[in-house]
Amino acid sequence: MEKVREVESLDQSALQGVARMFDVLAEPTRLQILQALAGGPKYVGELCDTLSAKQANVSKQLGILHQAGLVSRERDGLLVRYCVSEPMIFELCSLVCGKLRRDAEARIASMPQARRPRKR
Amino acid sequence: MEKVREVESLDQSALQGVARMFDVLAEPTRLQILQALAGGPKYVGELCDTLSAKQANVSKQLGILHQAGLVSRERDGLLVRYCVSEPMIFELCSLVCGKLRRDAEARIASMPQARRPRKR
DNA sequence: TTGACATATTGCTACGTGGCGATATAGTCA
DNA sequence: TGACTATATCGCCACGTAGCAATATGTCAA
Repeated sequence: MEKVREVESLDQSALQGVARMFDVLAEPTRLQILQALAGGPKYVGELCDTLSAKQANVSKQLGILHQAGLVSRERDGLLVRYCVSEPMIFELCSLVCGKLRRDAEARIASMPQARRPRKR
Repeated sequence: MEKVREVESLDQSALQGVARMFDVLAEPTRLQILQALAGGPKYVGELCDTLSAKQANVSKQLGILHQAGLVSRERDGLLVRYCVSEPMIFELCSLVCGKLRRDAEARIASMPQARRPRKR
């Protein structure tokens, strides 16, 4: 009930803010970056290596994550270290993963009578 | 720890699935629809009225939400009734709203010394 | 059947943005 | 100062999609 009320009461601009936040999380590259940062802070160059992505693009996506307040940056000489500043994102991903897992299991369970993979 | 591990272990295609789910939630119109459905099932026409949106667009967005497994549809004669089939989305929105609220409060708290709105 | 209605789909345009190469900026060292 | 390095930004192209008007589909009544 509580949450439902909250959702009901969101005005137009709040909705846009929420949509924007989801939009930031709706890019595989940005999710990859967050995933890489889940283990701890990393420099831009390390991220480029880990993701095998171009520096320009990694930097751009980091900028978007930073502007959204999801990561924080810290200069260290020539290098710039980024880290996740909003652990909430892991809860978000966890909820979504749970749903996708349930969907996948349901899809398997409704398969004809082909041999099904063992659970776990 | 638990969640971090989960995030770390997502492979490429799982990441795309997660990104797709966030993408579905990254549209103000679709969030409006979910918001309207939070109070209970509604017919397409009711949603058009509530959102003051064109029928074609509401129908399209409902199709996207349905394909993502977030809403379920049920025919009732000429009408089609939709309802939220994945309550998890309210948790997602709640988490995001919490973050946005904290950000907004932090922004206010760091304002020069202009008069600040009372808390609550 | 036919007509009337609610919803879904199609074809289209306009806009936002991910990724790229090239370049600018900032920091370090000599 | 100038050379060198790591990161950020710019201009661009290609692609996806929200919203629209028009049309198709499905359902009921007569």
